Amino acid sequence: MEQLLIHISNYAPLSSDAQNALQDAFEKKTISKNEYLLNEGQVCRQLYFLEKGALRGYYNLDGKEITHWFGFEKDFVTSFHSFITQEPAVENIQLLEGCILWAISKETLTALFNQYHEIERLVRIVYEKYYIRLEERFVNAQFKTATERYENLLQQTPYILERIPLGCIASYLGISQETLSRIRSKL
Amino acid sequence: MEQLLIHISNYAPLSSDAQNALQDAFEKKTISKNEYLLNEGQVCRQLYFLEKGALRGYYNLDGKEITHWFGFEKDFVTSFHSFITQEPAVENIQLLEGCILWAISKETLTALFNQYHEIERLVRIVYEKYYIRLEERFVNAQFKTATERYENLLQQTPYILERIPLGCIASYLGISQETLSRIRSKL
DNA sequence: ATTGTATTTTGACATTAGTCAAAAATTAAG
DNA sequence: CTTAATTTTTGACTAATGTCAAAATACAAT
Repeated sequence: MEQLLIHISNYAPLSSDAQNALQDAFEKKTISKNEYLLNEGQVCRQLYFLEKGALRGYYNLDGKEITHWFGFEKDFVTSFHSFITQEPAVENIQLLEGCILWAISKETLTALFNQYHEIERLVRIVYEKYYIRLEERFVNAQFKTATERYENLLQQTPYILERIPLGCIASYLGISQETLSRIRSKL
Repeated sequence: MEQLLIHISNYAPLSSDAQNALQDAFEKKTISKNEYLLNEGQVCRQLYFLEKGALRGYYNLDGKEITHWFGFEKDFVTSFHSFITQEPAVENIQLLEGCILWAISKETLTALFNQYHEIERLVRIVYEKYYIRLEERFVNAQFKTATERYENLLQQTPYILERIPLGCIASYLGISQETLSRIRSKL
């Protein structure tokens, strides 16, 4: 929990009142590898802070699993589309390692927004940051070659290569596993 | 301005106090075709609501202009990365048609956040919506073929084809103009 | 109408990345 | 250790898309 509060303070300062409210609102969950936080078709009712571990979001397309994002230490994770709209998710969230997570429900979060302007501000700022991140991934996906995307990964998030099976990384980069393997052998 | 207030009310209801504050904060701008709202290297200090017209965001890569987004009626537009971080923009924002815009500066917006929780809430909700939109574009970019992306465009935003030159649309879809031309001739 | 300009399409070819199948390497389990 | 299961790499071939140059078309201005 300390991890979470420290991390949050990088986004925006919070009064100790608001900190206490958050502390009461988040619930600790320890979940083991390969378990699911969410299955497609379910409504995602929780937002998670990932204290320790790794997980992925993926969806099924023609029998293949398309991994489109990973979560690691200090990430807020959820199926954003489903969490925001409260419609059924098209994606699955699966743990790739055993994880320590802190969960908060949408209702609880909404209640906190009403009570604490500063918590809603915090989330507004988190969205800003996450928007920028996604924008960067989008530009990479659309306008860079497979090799450039891999080199980016190497530079910016090399730990992904050490913790995640290649198959997942390939689809994360939007290429086939074979192509990824060939790119690696050439660098 | 009425347009803006009506549009905003689709996101979240606002007190008339907050509405008046917004009304005072936004400044009307009428700008003609081919003019720029922002040039790369500048810090983007304004957020705009686009009441009428069309524009694009693009950046330069190896001498080519890469259009990565369009703005149309009722869009909030800015260089999000630059506006949020107040670092120099890597992109340009250019009008593709004469536009009627409403502008608000980052400072004014921040001041409104402090005064009106409900305005910060509104913006939080706008970010949620824009995040989901971008996520969808990202998945399209990374995991769909050129033809699928074009068909998507046809279905979801056919007006783009009528208002924007093909060259811009091609890079928006992440393909060459020739490929786009060939896709069109086959459908 | 006529010319000049910009946009769009077409053709020929090169490059990138995908697919399927098999081999090699790595990891896990007994 | 040894075997089995899983993951990664390699090879041969195919499909998709890009590039460059030229032709066709549309658009604007006189």
